[in-house]
Amino acid sequence: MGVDLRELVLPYKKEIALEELRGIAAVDAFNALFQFITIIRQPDGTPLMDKTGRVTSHLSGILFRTANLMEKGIKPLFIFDGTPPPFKEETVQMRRDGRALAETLHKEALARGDIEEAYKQARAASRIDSTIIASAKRLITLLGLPVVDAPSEGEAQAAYMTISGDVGYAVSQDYDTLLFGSPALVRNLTVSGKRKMHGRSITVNPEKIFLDDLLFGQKISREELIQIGILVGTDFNRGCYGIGVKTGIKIVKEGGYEKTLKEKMPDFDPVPVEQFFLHPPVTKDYSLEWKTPDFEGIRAMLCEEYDFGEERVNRALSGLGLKIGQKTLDSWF
DNA sequence: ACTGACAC
DNA sequence: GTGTCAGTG
Repeated sequence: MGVDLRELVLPYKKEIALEELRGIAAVDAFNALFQFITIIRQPDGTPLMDKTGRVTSHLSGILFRTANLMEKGIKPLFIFDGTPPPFKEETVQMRRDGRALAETLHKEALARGDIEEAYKQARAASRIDSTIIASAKRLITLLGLPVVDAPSEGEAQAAYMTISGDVGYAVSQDYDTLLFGSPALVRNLTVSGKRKMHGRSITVNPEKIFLDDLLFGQKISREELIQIGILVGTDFNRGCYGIGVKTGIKIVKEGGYEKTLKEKMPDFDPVPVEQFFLHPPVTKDYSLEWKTPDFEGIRAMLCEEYDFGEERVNRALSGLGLKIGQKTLDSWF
């Protein structure tokens, strides 16, 4: 998913405590929902569900994680994707095919009792459908947080809002916001501190990346960063076979970008993708207003409709000074 | 994602 | 305090 700039960014990422991330965080909603849906699962891969079989993992993630962030003085807003550009179609189709295959493999693994494989395939089959988006937006709104509908890519909108200064930083696991020009990106904000990897548990801390650190450090322009991304491959174009960031930056610095593309991918016109990263569709039509959470609304939605335990919901919100029977709070920041 | 219980 | 496990919906 997204452009793999990990190695290029490695020397410039800074581990940072939640407490130091005070301010407005523009969260790529699709990315966050995808994380919740893939992580919050039972050992055999079954996501959390209500009595009628509707997936609730994302609601659990939004509730507990954002409550946590808000207590630390972080004001999140969620940006949802709009219409993808036509040249993303290949990526969209590949993901569809990947999920379909994983679904088959998940059923087969379950049938022969291979729990570990079932878990892996269930995760790979995760899908963010319209019911998940709708229920997520509803809960976010009840929590009093802004929902922003991007005209196209959410990551582009997050970058735009960070550039404009309306938000402090973009939040995503992917590096695409950097290609879209976001001055600051925070990763690992919507995952917990601890993660199980191959049986071992590792600590995952939030990390902040400043675009200028990367550009000055690697002595490249943003245009060149985009060129590296295009050589390596993005959601909007297949990369050149055998080229990763190390080779990519070498080619770009030596001025071999266009020549390499002509040689390796003669049928690909990079200009629309370059222009998309430089001038993506974004909107100024958003209002950033944090309201008092509607506790009764949250309780009614989660406990009555989605079978959440009242105590858990209450506990998650108690840090925000909200309790059952207490409907309003004058100011909570 | 989080929680509670228990081990060390 | 930190680690692990089972459970949540």
